[in-house]
Amino acid sequence: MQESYENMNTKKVRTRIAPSPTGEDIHIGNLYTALINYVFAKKNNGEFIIRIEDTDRGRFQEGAEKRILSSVKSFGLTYSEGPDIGGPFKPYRQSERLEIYQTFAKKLIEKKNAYYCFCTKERLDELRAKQSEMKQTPRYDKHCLENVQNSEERISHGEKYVVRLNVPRDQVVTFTDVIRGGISFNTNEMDDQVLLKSDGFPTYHLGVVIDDHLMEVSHVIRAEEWISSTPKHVLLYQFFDWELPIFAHLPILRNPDKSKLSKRKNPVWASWYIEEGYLPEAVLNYLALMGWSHPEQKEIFSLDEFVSVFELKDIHPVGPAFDSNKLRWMNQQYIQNLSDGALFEKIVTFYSDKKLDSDLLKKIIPLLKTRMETLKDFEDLAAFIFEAPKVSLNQKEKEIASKLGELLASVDWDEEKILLQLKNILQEYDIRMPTLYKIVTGKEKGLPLPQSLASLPKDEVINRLRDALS
RNA sequence: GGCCCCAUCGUCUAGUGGUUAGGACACUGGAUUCUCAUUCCAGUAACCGGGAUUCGACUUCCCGUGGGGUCACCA
Repeated sequence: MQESYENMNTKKVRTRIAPSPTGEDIHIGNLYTALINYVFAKKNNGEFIIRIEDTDRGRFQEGAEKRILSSVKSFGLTYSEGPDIGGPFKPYRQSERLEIYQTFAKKLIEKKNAYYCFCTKERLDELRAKQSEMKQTPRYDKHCLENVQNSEERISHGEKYVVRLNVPRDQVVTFTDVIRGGISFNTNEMDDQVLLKSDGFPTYHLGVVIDDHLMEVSHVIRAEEWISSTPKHVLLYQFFDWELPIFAHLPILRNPDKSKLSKRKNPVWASWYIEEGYLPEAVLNYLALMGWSHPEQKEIFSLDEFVSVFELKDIHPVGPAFDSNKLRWMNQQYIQNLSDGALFEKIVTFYSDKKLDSDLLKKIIPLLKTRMETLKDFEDLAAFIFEAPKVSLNQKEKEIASKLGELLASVDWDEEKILLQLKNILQEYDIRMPTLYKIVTGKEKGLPLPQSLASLPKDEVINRLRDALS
């Protein structure tokens, strides 16, 4: 949309994701943001970095950072700077940068672009309640800006305070979003946002602006939910007299009911998809198709190909619904396109806690390939190969099993011969395949029977049929 | 509710003034077939409404309507 704007910038492209360690893992929506940031950086020979925004001690989750970083890595989105690997602008963890924010906050105060506020929670609540009652948007009333003269003194006496942004009145703040074009807000709509909390930690707004500037982030690519706070950030850039980064606000992934993707209505943790047997490449490919389409309308393409054809401005502003159906299809396509060896490896890794007979597994890989939507489908499909299934048979079925055992016992052990005997049984007892299937495997459908049986030792099959009779 | 963003099949989307509105998932039917799959073929299905501009609007503009986001010492 704003190509000239995009190209005007000749600085090195640097993108970032700035997750907060407040959940179990990285949210799938953030993984989407990460993907776009990664791809855009790669496309422009730039750097993709990770900064951890752990400024909320209340919601802080021990171990979350580690899981986030490991998830990003397991999806193949490699970053060149981050809290675990360092980099030229370290530290990459905001809790380790507190002095920086405090220093800059002080500068803001000196220039009267920010001010100390000593208001209690009670007064704030009261103010908000009053404003809501009068159908006004709750906003801080600049009470401390206008009435407090002795801030330094009060602070030196140990009084708790916050630092607030001094939003000027009657101004229009405008910025350009690569995906949406020009967006403007009237400052009268904006609140004197808290910049520095009473615990000395910055809020998101202060931290993100300072760090993006200091870390030379060229493109701020984040989710749409940030649009309404961007004018505050723009104001901060102006107050600091810093050059604005280029903004791009990505659509928010939605639940099927169109609300913001939430864990109540959809699995949201990236690692859940791995645990359920989705391939990272498939998930990324699916995510790539959210709000964007391949110029040749391709559905299946690699991360590298995505990088080569991606344009940020081609992203659509519409919030797409997450379609787990299509994701399953996508995953199935990826599994089917795997080489036998690769699928073997994936299954072995996925079931590393189980000991699978490698030779047996290798034999049935081709049978599995077209039948698996996720790696987890393996259990349902192949359980009977590795372990004798529990089958309970009625009289007629026992008769059939007995006959089948008899026929198979006298046959050369290959799938053609086995198939022949199976067909004999079908005809003789006038039953259909699912019935026979159930007698042998305990289920009515699954891997092709002749090939499956042929993959097992003959004795094993005969024994199983005999055991089923008892 | 204020402000901001958005609007093509159920879903993901192609489309940039003139198209039989295309593809993918899902769904339905058929072919192949030793169950189930895979594969192949076919089908159902969409431009939110109203104005304006224009010879002509899915496409441009405005107004509605609808959806989403945001209004914290959370990010």
